[in-house]
Amino acid sequence: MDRTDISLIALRRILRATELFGKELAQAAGLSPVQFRVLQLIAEKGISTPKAISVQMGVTQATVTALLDKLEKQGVLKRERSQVDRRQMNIVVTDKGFQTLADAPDPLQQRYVRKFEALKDWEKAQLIASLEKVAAMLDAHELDASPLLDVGDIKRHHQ
Amino acid sequence: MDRTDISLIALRRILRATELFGKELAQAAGLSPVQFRVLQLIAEKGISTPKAISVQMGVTQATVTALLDKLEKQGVLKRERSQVDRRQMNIVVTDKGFQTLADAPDPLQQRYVRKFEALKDWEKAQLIASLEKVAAMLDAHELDASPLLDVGDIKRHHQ
DNA sequence: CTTGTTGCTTCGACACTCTAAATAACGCGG
DNA sequence: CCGCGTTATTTAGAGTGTCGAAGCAACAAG
Repeated sequence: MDRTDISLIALRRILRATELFGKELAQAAGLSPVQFRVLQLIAEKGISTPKAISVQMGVTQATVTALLDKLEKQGVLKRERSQVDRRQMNIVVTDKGFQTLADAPDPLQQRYVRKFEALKDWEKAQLIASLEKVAAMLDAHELDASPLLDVGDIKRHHQ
Repeated sequence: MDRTDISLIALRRILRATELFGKELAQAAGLSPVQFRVLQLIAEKGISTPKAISVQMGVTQATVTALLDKLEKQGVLKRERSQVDRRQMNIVVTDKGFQTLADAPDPLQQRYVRKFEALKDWEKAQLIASLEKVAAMLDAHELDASPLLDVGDIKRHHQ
């Protein structure tokens, strides 16, 4: 087996782990995996719009509308008509929404963060260089991704 | 922004790119993303069972049954009762199934493979080391993942 | 104002997912 | 061999996610 295959296997392990843990995490928060990701997205940005969410997630606006309906019904976010462009809706996370995120521990990310921070400086540097190289190899569009804040950060930022 | 965040952003870019491309790829094959992944999984293993698939994908067996029903109806795989344990069904990909996979180019993986193979030897080694380190940091279960075969490999293996 | 565009929602149709229950086969102790 | 607990799969019914097409409101350019 050549090294290309080996690297692909490692990549797949990463994808698989994140996907499986994502399901558990959402269950813990009492949301579906997709709903949870929407909530996370908005919390990270602080504020967002249906259009922006649909682009980031690669789904249609109709889908986003349906998801927002459910999340709003659960009281974790609310819609506010934009004042600068009244076609737009500003989506903001409610206190309950932030609480939901804060109460949902992310064992995967915590594991990762803990282990990452335990690395030596040169190991961290090398890992970052490699990850960014892979990201550049995969991601043709050079999209801007916000950091994955941990729930502590989200809460602090909100307060 | 500290280096932990930076590494998480890179990781997210990787996840995002693979997810979005996965949708395109499935569309090109005339299947839903989930159906395509099931077909890929079975093709890689050569043969599988509903139980094994459900574990690998992290869904219930009932879900797998529904997916297999649709894929079988489309003629890309077929079920055969196992002779050694007649409770089990062996799932095998048909010629049409292999053709479907072969006809669906994976631009993301091709991109990655091309770029990976263009790297210098020491860069490849470093990338593999980093990816495996990250995989180990995320993946608590040390699962065995098969290589992502490219469609050429699948065809060759099948013939 | 008229026209074209953009942001969002509504509607109807599928696809994915789960839980609970049913069926069938295995394997073990007696 | 019999019965019983376990395992593999399927069925049935309900909720969620997804899309395309159509509709509405607001912007923007002339």
